[in-house]
Amino acid sequence: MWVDVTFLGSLPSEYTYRVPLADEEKVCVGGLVVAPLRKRRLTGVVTQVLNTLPDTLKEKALKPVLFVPFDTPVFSEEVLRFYAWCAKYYQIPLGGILRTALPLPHGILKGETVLVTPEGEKNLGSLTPTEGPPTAAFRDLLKQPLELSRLIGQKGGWRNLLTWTERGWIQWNYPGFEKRFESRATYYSLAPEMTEGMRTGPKEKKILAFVANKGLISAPELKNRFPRAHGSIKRLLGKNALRVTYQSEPPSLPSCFNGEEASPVMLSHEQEVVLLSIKQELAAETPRPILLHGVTGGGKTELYIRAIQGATQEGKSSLVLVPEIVLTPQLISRVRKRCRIPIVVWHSRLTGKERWHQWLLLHRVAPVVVIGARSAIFTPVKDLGLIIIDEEHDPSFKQEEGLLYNAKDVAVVRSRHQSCALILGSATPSIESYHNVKKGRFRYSVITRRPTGQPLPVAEVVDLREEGVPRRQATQGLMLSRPLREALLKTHAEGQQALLFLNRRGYARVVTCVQCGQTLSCPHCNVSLTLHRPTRVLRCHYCGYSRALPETCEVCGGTLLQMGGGTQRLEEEIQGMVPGARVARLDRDTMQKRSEYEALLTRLRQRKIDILIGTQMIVKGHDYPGVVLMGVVMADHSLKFPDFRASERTFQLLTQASGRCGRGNIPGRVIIQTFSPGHYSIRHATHHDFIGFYEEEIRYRQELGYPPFTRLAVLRISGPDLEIVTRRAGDIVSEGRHILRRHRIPVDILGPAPALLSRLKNRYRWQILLKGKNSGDLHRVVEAILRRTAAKPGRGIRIQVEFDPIQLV
DNA sequence: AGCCCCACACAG
DNA sequence: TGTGTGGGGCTA
Repeated sequence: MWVDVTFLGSLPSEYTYRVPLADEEKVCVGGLVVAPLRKRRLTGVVTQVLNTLPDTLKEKALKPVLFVPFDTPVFSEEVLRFYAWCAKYYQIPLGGILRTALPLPHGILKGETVLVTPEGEKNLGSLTPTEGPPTAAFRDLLKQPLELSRLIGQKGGWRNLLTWTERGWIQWNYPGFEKRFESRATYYSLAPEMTEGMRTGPKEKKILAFVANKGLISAPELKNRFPRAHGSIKRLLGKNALRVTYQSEPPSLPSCFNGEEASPVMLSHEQEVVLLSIKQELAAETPRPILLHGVTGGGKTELYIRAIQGATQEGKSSLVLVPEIVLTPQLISRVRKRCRIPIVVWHSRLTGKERWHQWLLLHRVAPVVVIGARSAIFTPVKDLGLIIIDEEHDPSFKQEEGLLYNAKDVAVVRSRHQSCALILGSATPSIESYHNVKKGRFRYSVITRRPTGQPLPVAEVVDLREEGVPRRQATQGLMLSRPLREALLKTHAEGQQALLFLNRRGYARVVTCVQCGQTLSCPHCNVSLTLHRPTRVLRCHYCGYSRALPETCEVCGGTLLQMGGGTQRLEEEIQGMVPGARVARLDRDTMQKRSEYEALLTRLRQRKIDILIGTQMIVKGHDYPGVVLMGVVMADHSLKFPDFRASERTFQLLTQASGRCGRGNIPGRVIIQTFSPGHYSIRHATHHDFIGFYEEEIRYRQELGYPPFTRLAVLRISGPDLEIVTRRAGDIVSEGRHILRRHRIPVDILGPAPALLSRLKNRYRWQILLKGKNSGDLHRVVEAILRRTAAKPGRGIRIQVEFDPIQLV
């Protein structure tokens, strides 16, 4: 018997191993194995069990499986098929997905031992020198678990060990697995050997009396009663007065329903209608994805909860994705109040131990609701009834490094694979999703009014070309126009809270010399350095390089001008302008930890903050009931981004921003500062007019041949030598064009061109854009190109492919 | 001639 | 991702 194994990690392919007779009963598709690769031992997942060996493989070339931790699968075949689909589509290693889905604790293979079986005792003992172990070290194997590395290092040692494994003479042991999967608790009791006459100290006597009284006591409990008795307990164990027993525990459910079922909210008529369609899809054999287009404050979360309850009633699990990790706690607490179902939390900021705990819960308990960020889309949930993508338009569902996938698109695929309902919720749906509605692929549900009846604020647009902040002044001094300044002062005077949104962190984005025009830039990347205050440190936001701000220009000695104000500068300006106001800042620089974010929101709710400045983090998801003024300091930042999605992004940010205020009793006021007040994304955003925006945007997309009318893929070629990179990129393009001609594939190849970030971390970057009518064509071309060219990349060259890119950087 | 280091191929 | 290999360059 043989197995195909995919190792957890980024190895590119599957490997075939022979299964020793003794393990044949245990191996199964989706199960774990430990197998050798070169001289390493790695954990992998069985993707196939083979009863005949394919001709391409020679029996002699195969190594044996070393260890099979469990005889049950950790991944169902259904889930494995879904992973395999994703790996193929995105051209990413399956092992990478498996590792995200099964976060085995670091060092699971530690404590490895090799034992000699009785069979081995016989045979290894009687070996003649020619066929047997060549050195004395091998004979030690007969007696004890031994230092493997030494043995493996010896000539022929590794080969022998593998042979003996197959013959069943030795046995590999990895105690890590059992310990980790069996969550065991330590208990103490009196040992039968304990006698009255045993000599014990006073403290030890007390402990013994306590244990005797309890009969059986758990380790934490005993520790709780005798906090500093670690030494005494150890001594009692040594004297055989106490005995340790282990009992397997049911998994603890730390994030369960907490009992205080909040009174269910009355649904508005619109919500009732939406709920009905959700229920229809939950019951459907092959459900259709629902695009839930609901205004900010329209009560989407309430519908999510009803949907989760619906799935739970059917005994099915749910999977909820939010765009930011910081948004998980508030959703968890709402679900916890309303749903009698264990909650599994899943995102990249969990510690190894936490993630492992969540995985165990997932593995043992059903149904559950998984709440997490984008990587949660790969959690191996069985019996999945429902997936919810909250704020589906949000670009952070797209992973931009490592495994390049889009969790939203993956969700659509997963819902098809597992025939479950899918809700994509947003106040500002993505162009692609709404287009899918128009094409009949998605079902459309809409909430146009807030259940509270609170009207959406109409945004006021301040034209910065007229309103007193000339560009030069904006770079040197004021970032706020007169109307926004006045509104801010008025709000503060009335004791109300205000929010200011500025999508740029740091103090100044660019530092330029007035005299020679030199910009201070990163020595490793082709980007300008951002100035941070009060440390006066210049930092590269891409590679982390930092240096001190020089007094004058290092080239000509001229004066340095700090341009492109960020959140830090804005904070400074406001402190000078609204004396006495309590100002706080929310961006990646101030929010290093989860707890800091929570603390800040609490302070805001308690009205200990008057003015909150933030990057796009403040635009996402959260309700700020006390906020009556939202100022968008610079709407043009996202608009000027050289990307075909710039308008869409701007519309989303502005609409989301203006939805953030006026949820309390006082109607909100929204002020948007911009140099391009006539732009359609700004015009439509002021009225929350998604459909209007869509109609205009979709025309541009069609004219220019962008998604959703085409599919895109990017090939990125990078390397330390500009000339080689350039030449290679050129070669790939001609190779690609050749393939297109020969196979008559209707795909356009654009480029090569230097990437937007033409140098990053000392690597030059060029890119090639491929546009096709459908993803099948794109895949054919990309696979053909990679097959031919990736085989001979050249000095230090890396070729990366990204499907459905969001940002072309 | 010998040795070391780096880059690259590839593992079953 | 780590390990073995092979070639190039440098030293003895």
